Amino acid sequence: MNLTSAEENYLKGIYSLGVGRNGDISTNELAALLQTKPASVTDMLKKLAKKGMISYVKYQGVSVTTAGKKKALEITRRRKLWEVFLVEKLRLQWDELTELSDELEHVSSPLLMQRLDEYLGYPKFDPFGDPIPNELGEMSDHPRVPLLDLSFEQSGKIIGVNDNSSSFLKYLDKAGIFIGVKVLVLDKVDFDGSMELLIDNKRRQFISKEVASNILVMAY
Amino acid sequence: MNLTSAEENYLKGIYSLGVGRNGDISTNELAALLQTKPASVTDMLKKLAKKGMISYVKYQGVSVTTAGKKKALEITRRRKLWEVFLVEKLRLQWDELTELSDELEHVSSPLLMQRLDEYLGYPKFDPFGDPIPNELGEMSDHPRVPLLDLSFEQSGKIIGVNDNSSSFLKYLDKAGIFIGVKVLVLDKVDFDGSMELLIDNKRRQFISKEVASNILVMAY
DNA sequence: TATTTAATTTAGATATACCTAAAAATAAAC
DNA sequence: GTTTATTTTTAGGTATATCTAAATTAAATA
Ligand SMILES: [Mn+2]
Ligand SMILES: [Mn+2]
Ligand SMILES: [Mn+2]
Ligand SMILES: [Mn+2]
Repeated sequence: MNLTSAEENYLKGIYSLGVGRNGDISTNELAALLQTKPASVTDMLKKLAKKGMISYVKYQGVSVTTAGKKKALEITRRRKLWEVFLVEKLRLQWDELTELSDELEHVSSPLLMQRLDEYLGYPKFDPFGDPIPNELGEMSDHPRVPLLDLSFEQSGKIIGVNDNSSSFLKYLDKAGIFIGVKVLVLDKVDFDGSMELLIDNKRRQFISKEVASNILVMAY
Repeated sequence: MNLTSAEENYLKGIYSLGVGRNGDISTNELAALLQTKPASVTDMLKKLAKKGMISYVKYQGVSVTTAGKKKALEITRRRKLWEVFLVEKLRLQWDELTELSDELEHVSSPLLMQRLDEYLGYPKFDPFGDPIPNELGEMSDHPRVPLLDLSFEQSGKIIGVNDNSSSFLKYLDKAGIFIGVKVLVLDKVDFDGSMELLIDNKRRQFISKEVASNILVMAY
């Protein structure tokens, strides 16, 4: 079953709101996520249900079907492969990705994606540290802890973020905090939870508790 | 002025039909090129005229304005840069490009295009040997002759094609005739205009007059 | 439980991008 | 220069994807 770009965006939203949750997704939740009106959501839910992508009972909320989950992972895979390309090859910054990958994720060509995957060296994680589904929708995962959880003199490698907001990503770019960078905890302030870091074995950087809780690291 | 993908496709069509021609483009011509109906073309011409992209007087045909030409070259630049990427980096074949570049040409981001251009090494020609407009719409050009015009024992480098049809491009792929390949004329048959070539200094290949007239080379 | 509030759906518009069929204008043929 | 044929436009319709306002259903509260 083939989907339009709009349908793909809704499906992706329904899937992502649903991961790690028991109940169904509400119309208002989706409207908020997709920056649209509840009435538009209702219209689209009917279409996606008719196409077998979601289970939808009116007034009762919505969840993806097996077919819908497969499709959502396919779209996610396309998006993330493009994101790796944009960062690794074209050197775009974190906060410049969203707008572009929102478009590129809909360019649907198995051959293109297979070649891009190969060209990128079969990456397992996107530039935000999230796993990239393979052709079958399977994902690797590795232990990620908030930077805040690192203790004094412990070090780790930055592998992702919890917050994809433009303001946060801009801050990180400016602070020189990127994927793959090594950090060592020079100081932890009990009073406010802030930290001082040694970045890349050379530069010192203070960060607040809030920032530290939104950066994910792989501890050494 | 921002254009939708559909508007961009029409504008590109109007521009490309117009290059190297005195008169205007007709509604039916455009409909044939874009595989759509004349009534749809008329609708779109009104929209593009209102946006200042074309000069359109009803029943009198259509041509691009200065703004329209600029825009058409911008779209063409995006398309061709993607085509270079698909061939040079992802190793796609000629006949696999059209469908993808038809979509990718509409992803409009100056930053993305600037970075892609840089990443590709500022290419001046697309995989078909046609010049790529720069940010200002200017194009290089180099002398291209049909392979048919090469004489006995003359050699040249393949730099493009005159025919972008899927059947022709598939034939070339199969025959191992690619951009950048060196050819030497081993024989020219007077009777039917066919040729025998030495490809890449190693392989012999017969081609018909029709094929030879649709391959463009830079003669040494 | 009855009433009020909030969430959701329906009804009915608008805009884009197509289409078919009919009308109008232009071009070609006689 | 009429008549005929072709081209082009208009009229009106469909499908997608939005919206606002009103109606309906479900949830919360008194
Ligand atoms: Mn999207
Ligand atoms: Mn296109
Ligand atoms: Mn409706
Ligand atoms: Mn109309």
